[in-house]
Amino acid sequence: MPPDQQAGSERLSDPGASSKGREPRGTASPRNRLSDTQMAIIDVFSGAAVQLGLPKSIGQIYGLLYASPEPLAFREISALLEISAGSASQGIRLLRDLGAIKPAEVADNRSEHFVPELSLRRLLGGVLKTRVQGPLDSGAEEIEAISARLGKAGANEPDAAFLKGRIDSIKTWHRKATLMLPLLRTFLGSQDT
Amino acid sequence: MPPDQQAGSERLSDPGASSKGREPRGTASPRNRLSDTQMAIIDVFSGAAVQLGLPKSIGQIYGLLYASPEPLAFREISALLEISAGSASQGIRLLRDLGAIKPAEVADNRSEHFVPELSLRRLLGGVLKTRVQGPLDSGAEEIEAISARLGKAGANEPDAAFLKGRIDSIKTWHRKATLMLPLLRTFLGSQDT
DNA sequence: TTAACAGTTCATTTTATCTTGAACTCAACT
DNA sequence: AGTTGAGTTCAAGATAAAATGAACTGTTAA
Repeated sequence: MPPDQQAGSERLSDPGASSKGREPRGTASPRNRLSDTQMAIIDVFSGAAVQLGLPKSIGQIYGLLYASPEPLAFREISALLEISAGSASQGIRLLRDLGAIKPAEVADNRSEHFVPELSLRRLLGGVLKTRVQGPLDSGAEEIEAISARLGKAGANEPDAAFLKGRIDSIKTWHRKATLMLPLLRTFLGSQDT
Repeated sequence: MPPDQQAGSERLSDPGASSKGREPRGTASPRNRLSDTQMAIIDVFSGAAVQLGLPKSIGQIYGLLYASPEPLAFREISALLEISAGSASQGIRLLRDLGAIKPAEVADNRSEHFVPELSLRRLLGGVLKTRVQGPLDSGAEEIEAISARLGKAGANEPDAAFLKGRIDSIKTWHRKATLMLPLLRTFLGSQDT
């Protein structure tokens, strides 16, 4: 085992250090260094993303925008978080697709700037749709297929009756879960914020 | 292609094959081969587990028990799924901790047998607690810490006011999410099945 | 006491997933 | 046309997560 290897906990920070770095070239970005509070917030979102099964960088990007007083551009995101352009590009796209961030109007028309979606409903809505609704539906199809197959080829299935019962039970679950999602959205949407 | 993708397609099956193996030594196991329907059901749960961010083997084990007319023992689980004893052991423990499976009484008192938890509420309850409630609470602590730090050291934080607002917003989210969980459980619990 | 079994633990290996880096496209300037 | 900057794509490298395998801890029964 290589003695040199900083596993896991690689939080974003780097509070001290850096007497070397690339100094501001006066690129007119909002700021070129994150404050402690900002970094802490980013870490929170980063952790949340991982919990949701999303890549860490997704959380970082959202967190950065969330902790930023003004819209940020692709370039700034990549620079502030110190992630590659590739990651930034993919992350931003995913977040847009999820509806978690959106483009904002700014003076600089050369590059697109982004702001975070602040409504909890819309924020979670996207995640719920892709990570819950989708799988739920595709799962339902599989179940339906099994059910059908079990229905006709009843011959060579030893415990056909038992299995039919179980399949039905799954269908009930699915029904419940499906009903639950809209309910959830409603609840999340109450007094938006 | 969008966020979602087809988990490692390595489905469980293996319909033909295996002409080698250790033949039954008359160990009195319920059966030593899975039917197509059973394998299909196992695959469904396996996929669901992955979606929930749990190891695939977890889903397989639960699925197997779900598709089995009688309680199964450690040994049988490992054999039927063709997973190592280590995986089986860890998987079973995790499922027990989640409250998704439970020991059952059987004649054979040498080994413990298991049956699945069939109540959707109890089933999802465990998952929600560890995968949602837990992270939610620990996240709340982090936020609280940030909030406190921001409160006093207000001096060197450029956008203190703005960040305070954002932090408050997160707190609101957290409150909502916390309220939502019991609601969810209630809903899932209606007319148990 | 020993043999045989039931189950656990954990270092390794394997597999799946993220991130990077470098090549590329597309516009807008010059 | 030529250059510069914005952003995308994707193979390859780096990481993280899960499965394996083998050694280990009981426990029961001969």
